[in-house]
Amino acid sequence: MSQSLRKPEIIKIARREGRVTVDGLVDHFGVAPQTIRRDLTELADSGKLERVHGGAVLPSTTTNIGYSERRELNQAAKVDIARVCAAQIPNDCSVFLNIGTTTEAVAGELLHHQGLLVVTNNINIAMILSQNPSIEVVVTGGNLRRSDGGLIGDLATQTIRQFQFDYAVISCSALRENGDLMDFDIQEVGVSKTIIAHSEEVFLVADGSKFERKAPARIASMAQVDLFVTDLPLSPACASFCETSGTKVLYA
Amino acid sequence: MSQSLRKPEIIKIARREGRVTVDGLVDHFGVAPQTIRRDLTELADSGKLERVHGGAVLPSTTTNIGYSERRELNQAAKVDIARVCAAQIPNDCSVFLNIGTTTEAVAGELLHHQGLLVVTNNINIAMILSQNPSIEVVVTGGNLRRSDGGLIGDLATQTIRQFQFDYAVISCSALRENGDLMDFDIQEVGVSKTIIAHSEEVFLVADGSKFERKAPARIASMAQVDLFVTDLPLSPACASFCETSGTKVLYA
DNA sequence: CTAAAAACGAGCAAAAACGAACATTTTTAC
DNA sequence: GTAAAAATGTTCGTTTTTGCTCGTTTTTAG
Repeated sequence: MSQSLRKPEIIKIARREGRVTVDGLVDHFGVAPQTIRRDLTELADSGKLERVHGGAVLPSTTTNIGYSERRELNQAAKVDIARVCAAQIPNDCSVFLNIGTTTEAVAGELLHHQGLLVVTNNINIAMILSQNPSIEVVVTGGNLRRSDGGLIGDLATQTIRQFQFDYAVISCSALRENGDLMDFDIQEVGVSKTIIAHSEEVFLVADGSKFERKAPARIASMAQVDLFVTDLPLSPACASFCETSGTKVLYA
Repeated sequence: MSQSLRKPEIIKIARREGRVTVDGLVDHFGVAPQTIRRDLTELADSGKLERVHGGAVLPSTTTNIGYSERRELNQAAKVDIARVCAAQIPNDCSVFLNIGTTTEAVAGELLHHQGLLVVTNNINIAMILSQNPSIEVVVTGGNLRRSDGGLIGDLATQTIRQFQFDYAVISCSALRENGDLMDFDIQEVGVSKTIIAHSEEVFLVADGSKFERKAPARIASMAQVDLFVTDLPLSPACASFCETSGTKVLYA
């Protein structure tokens, strides 16, 4: 059997069994192990399978690999920030939580709150909060961004416009010295702007590393933020900007 | 973490049984306890499982016990139905998938399609489909129903009204002999009605057990369904109703 | 509470699997 | 038919995985 006939069958077997072994395929096709290895390597390169020692498996959980790695990044700091932020939010109020790993950490800390109405455009946050039956969870519509489970686009802003929140917890991709909140995705910027416009109190959560990063799209100015929770001390320039604009700063 | 052929299967067993033991896995795979321990330790490190003395359990965050049990119910039939249904949907079109375990199975089968725009009010479906980068996933807004990850209420219908779908795949809680589709939740009924009104072709997926159940709210009549995919033969009364109303019936 | 039993993790050597390079066979083009 | 190209098989040094020993920690029984 030639290669062109082997590969589809390998995939078929993998789909049925969930996995394939080099030995098993050697028996099945009657060819040398090296040949099977070549097949598997090529199938893995083209994304059809995932290579493992001894064989290959279906690429199942690989979806948000980049994301889950990023989530690990600075996780301790994020949880500390989240705890401080959650402590500023009372029971029995309405809260918006937007996209971001730090915001997700806030969701985790909010699990012990009671009587919240939480609206979110982050599918992971919806999953997290569904554990607490005393929290009503509303999900905005939107296009699903696979990289991080965010819902963005016009549908998201449409939904948000129908609410007025007591609190909004937002994050951003980068922070500039002059107090501008920046983001990578222009579609997300529209969502964030709408959130700010429809919230009484705006909380920004961002760890210190955000000051070292650059992003192209401007969401808002720190002046529109009521509370900024972070982990590392602000630069003098940024601290004085917050002072002037009346933005309260808390350190985790 | 280094991959292994065993790990996906360990997770599968853990999902099914709720827990795994070192001894049980040693028997299952025919390897040394030390090897299983290594696997479990690594799975625990990456958050897939939670290590306990003597084995491992599912992490507390991924419980949803009642739901996942119900999902197992009649699973084989659901997958068969899903496969037949998915085969009727071409590539490069727009599809709506609504709440339901059978509908979720359809989502799994649609993973191999290309160029779809899928809109759903089921958060689990959004998660499933995010694995295929060639499918654009749009989530409707709505109140999150924790029991099954469904998004319901006015926000959901609002979103749906903005689309016109090539195909809609819907399910229901119960089916009556006279061809009425019934549901438990009145809020979901509104969503389902809107879906039907905004779709060119309506596919109903429901296993035979739905005929034995009762539900209070009427969604629609079988006459509004273009294709009904099920597993068991219909009663003569129902079959003749489908005949008269022009509803095509396929058996898995 | 104490002691025995079971389970655990670290380190190490053996075994299995791996990939690269090259020889050989099969297919394809002319 | 031949020659080039592609696929396959073989060899061998390297990497990864696995099983074993042993001292430590956790659970269980009394």
